[in-house]
Amino acid sequence: MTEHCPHSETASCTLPSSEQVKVLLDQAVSLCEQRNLRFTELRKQVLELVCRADQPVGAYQLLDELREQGRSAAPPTVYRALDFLLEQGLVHRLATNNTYLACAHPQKPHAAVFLVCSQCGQTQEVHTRGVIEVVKQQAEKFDFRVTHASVEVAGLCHSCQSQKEGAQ
Amino acid sequence: MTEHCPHSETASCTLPSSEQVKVLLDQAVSLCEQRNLRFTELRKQVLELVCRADQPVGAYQLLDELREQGRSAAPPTVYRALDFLLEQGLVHRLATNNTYLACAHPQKPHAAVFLVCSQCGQTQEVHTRGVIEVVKQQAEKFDFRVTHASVEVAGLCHSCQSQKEGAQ
DNA sequence: GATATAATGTTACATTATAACATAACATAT
DNA sequence: ATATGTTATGTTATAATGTAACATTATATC
Ligand SMILES: [Zn+2]
Ligand SMILES: [Zn+2]
Ligand SMILES: [Zn+2]
Ligand SMILES: [Zn+2]
Repeated sequence: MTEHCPHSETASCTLPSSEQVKVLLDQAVSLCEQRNLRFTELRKQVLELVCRADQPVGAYQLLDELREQGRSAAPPTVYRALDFLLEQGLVHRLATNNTYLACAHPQKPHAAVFLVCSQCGQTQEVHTRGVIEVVKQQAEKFDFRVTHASVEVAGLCHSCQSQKEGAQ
Repeated sequence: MTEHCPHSETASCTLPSSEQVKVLLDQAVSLCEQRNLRFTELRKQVLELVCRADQPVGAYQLLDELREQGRSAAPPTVYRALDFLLEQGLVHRLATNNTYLACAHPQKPHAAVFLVCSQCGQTQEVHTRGVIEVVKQQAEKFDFRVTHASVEVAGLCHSCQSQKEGAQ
């Protein structure tokens, strides 16, 4: 899950804290109301599952969990819900490992950078205007009009670095 | 295919030019020699196919083309060759569309940014130290040790922008 | 040549995602 | 309240991407 964070340049956006699930769901409700869209039970269930996961989850894991909740579900069930949530900016998709995670601040559209620990899987969404601005600058040099930038950084999170050092 | 380019900050690295295939293959040969690795016929065939493509290609398209060349090939055939080429930095993989393209300057390991036109598929590899350095800076703020950054930018290339404007 | 190592062949399967069409729920207007 | 169009979901089948496991072949080294 993700914690609502102050929208500062250096804040991490994905400190897990299951307290905050309800906040995100409420945000989703009002956001869909504003946009005159249906936040259906299915969509709510899927968003809640994504929020409760402490790491990005795969579509088929979500499918299993929906079924465990007694819901009749097939792949299109979950992919359609995810498509909706992606379009509304409520979740992000990580292309490098085909997983989905809740957006930490869905109120405003934003460019995001993801720090994915290759050891433990923990993933942080960070909003750093800097990276995206540099990307846009560079793209402009090539007459390239950016619509979306996927920035996914693999490496070691702090705690996994310590473990490795300890093992040496 | 990709043209060998001056290693300047603003140079595009993937101006198609099938003249340059041989250059890249020769580079691959000497590079594998230096590293005491076998640049086998299969690996050469796959690299050549990737080089000759004017856009990033999928693994199964490469598989088809290998078969058209009379080679007995199954999925592992092409994935193993691609794995080798990826490890040696001779090709890159685009996570956002599961495709592979020849590296424009395999001599030196480097961080790359890819500009992927969502209209026509044309993809440029650009080496822009700036982006990667900003990514690293940001990651450091979160005690995150970067090992690899995947930066894939979707948008419109120059020629597709003109077409859209013309259509208005 | 014998032996170990690396590469490829081959079969089967896992994982991720979508197409196509039927049904159900919802909104709006008579 | 019913009819009607629209949106969402159910359901089946299949496409697209990627890997595991083991047999065989080629290559290097002794
Ligand atoms: Zn976000
Ligand atoms: Zn970690
Ligand atoms: Zn490259
Ligand atoms: Zn284009």
